[in-house]
Amino acid sequence: MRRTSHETDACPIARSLDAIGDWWSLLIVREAMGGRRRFGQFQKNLGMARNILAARLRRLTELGILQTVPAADGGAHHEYELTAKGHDLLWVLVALRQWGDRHQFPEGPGPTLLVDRAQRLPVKPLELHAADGRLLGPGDILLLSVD
Amino acid sequence: MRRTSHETDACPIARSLDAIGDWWSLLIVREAMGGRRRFGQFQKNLGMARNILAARLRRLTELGILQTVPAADGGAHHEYELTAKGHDLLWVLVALRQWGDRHQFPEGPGPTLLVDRAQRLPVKPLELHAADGRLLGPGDILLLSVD
DNA sequence: CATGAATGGTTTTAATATGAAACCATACTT
DNA sequence: AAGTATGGTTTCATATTAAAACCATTCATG
Repeated sequence: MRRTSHETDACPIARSLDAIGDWWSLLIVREAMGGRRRFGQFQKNLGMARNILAARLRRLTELGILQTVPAADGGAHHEYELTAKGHDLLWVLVALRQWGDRHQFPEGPGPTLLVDRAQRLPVKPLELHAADGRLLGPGDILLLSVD
Repeated sequence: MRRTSHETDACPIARSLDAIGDWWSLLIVREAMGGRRRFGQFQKNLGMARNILAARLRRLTELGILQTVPAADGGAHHEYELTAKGHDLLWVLVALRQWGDRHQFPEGPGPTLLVDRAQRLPVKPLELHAADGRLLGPGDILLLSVD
C-alpha cells in the first residue's frame, strides 16, 4: 500500500515524475538554481516543514540531483548543490514557468519575467525542432515504440 | 494541516506545481494526449486506484485542464478531453520526457522515441531563444522581478 | 572558557491522502 | 428479462504530510 512506483516504467515521463513529481522537489530545485545551498535557506524560502525538507533533500541527493559538499566558508556544516543532472532540470522548470505564466495568472501577468541576460527582453516560448531544424508544433510529432 | 497550497504564490512554477505537481495528474494528461478519453481507459492504462482517478479527473476538470463532453458515440456516459490549457502542457511533458530519457534510463536508451512526423527522426532537445532568435543556454537567462 | 544563540536536523503526534477492494447504480447487450 | 460492462462511490488500512517540540553541534560573545 505504499505509493505506486513508476521507477521502472517504460515511459520516461513516468520515470521523471517518479523522481520529482511531488509538490516540493522541483521547488527545492528552483531554489537551488537561485543559488540557495543550505538547509536553513531552503526552509526559510519555501516555508516548508523541516522534516519534509530533510526527507526531500535526502531523496534528491540519493537520486543524484543534489550533492552535499563541505561548506564553502570552511564551516562545519555541509551545503547542497545541484549536480549536472539537477541543472538539467532547468528546461522542465522553464516549461512549468511558461505554462504557469500563460494559464495560472487569471488576475493578470505575474510579477516575474524570464529574460535574456544580454538584452533584458523576455525569452520566447520553448521551441521543439526537428533534426534538420524545422520548428515543430504539437501536430508535427509522433511517439514511436522501439520494441 | 492540509497540504500547503501554492495557488497564489508569485512564482508561476509554484502555481503550476500546485495544479499538476502530484504523482498522477501529468500521467493522466499524457494519456489524454495519447487519445484516451474515458474513465475505464485511463484506469486500465495507468493501473491506478479508481477512487483517486475519479478525484484527479474531477480536479483536472475544475482546473480547466480537462473538460467533459457527451460521449462521441452517442452513448450516455461522458468523455474527458483536453482543453487548450491542457494541450499546452505538451511542452512540460516533452521537457520531462527528455530529462527522463537523459537521466532516468541507466540501463540503456528507453523504448520510446519522440520523432518528427515528416521524417521520423528524433527531435532535438527543447530550445530556448531570445526575442531576437539567439539560442540561449542556462547561463544566458535571468529572472527579473517586476515589482 | 563559559554561556547563549544559530544551524541542521530528528521525533512525536495529529490530520490528510493513497491504495485496494467491495459495493452500487445505470446503461447496454442478448 | 437477465447478465454484463461502465463509471463511479464507500470503506478501511496504511502511508504521507504538517506542525511543533526536541536535541546535538557549531559559532559568536563576554
